[in-house]
Amino acid sequence: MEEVVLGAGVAKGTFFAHFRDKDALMEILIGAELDASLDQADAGPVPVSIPGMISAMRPYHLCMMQERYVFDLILRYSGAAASAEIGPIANTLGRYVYLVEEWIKAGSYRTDISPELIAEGVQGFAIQSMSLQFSALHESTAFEDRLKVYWDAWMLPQSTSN
Amino acid sequence: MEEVVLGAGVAKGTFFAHFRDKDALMEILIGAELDASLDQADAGPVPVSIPGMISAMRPYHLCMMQERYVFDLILRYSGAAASAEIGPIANTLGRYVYLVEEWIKAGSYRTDISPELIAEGVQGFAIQSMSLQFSALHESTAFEDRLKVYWDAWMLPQSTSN
DNA sequence: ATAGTAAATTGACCATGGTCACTATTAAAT
DNA sequence: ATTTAATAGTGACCATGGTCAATTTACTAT
Repeated sequence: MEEVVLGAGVAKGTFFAHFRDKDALMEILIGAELDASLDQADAGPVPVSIPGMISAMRPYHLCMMQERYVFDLILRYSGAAASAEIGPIANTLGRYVYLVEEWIKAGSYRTDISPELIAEGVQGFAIQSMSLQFSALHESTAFEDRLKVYWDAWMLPQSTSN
Repeated sequence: MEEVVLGAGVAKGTFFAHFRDKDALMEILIGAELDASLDQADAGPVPVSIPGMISAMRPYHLCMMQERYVFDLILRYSGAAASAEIGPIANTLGRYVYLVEEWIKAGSYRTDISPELIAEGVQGFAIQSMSLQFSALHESTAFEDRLKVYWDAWMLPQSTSN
């Protein structure tokens, strides 16, 4: 904070008159980064497979995992603090679900549940995979490998062979 | 911390000689609470349905959701900090997965993926549902209702009717 | 018993996020 | 132009988690 305030050439109190706290600024900065990553994913062609989705979302996922602090902050701000106020991070996570939902609709995945529900689960598994990534216990399995296992099991029609 | 140290009748430095930081103590206390809830779930009969699982896990889930701080701390400590050191919270979450895995094996659920994978997803959806519970946006849907939707879609064989 | 060593304890001190009574600036009303 | 009101800015100060050199205590070997 001291560095920020010094760089801005204002007093500490001035900062806190503009932002509720340190994390409120971080939310804006990180939210902007995440949004840019989503723009990228949105600009490309609609992925037609699960590996395609994983690739398309790679920048977004990497952004979320860039640092433990970032990931924790995203989790903390994933829901809107107050009903009226949807912050940048809650917003970008909402966009994520919406984008995936569109991808689901465009492809052929399981049809017994709604694309929206699938999309919510997709995000849930992404976050779960990241969480395991940060755990020293599970570092043997790479993030995207784990993600594929989860997404396959969640999104595809169940193979009736076994 | 001041109150804790005062209550213990020791100096501040003594505390930090025994615990890495404030959260390290909280992890032990919360981990113990969670473990007790799991013992409860483990002691009862094996649930034979998804609503049964939800009931059996209710104390555990309520414990996790008792306070925002508790939930955040659990997420932060869900993975072991160091490879060698599995903390009480990482341990209890591991137990959760193992217990659910046993329940899965005892019941009739989807068979195309391993019970362990199912169990991991079950925990993931529980955490996702809690996360949404803390969000002001989604308070209309109750935690356990949402959990049932997720768990149904995740654990059951897909209905081929539609 | 005494010296020597390892372990435990202490509390003054530090780092840093956050507050608030006061001051300075700007805008509006007369 | 001058008073008044509202807005913005300031920095000394606070709260609290955490550190560490110095000290005390406990244990061991002689």
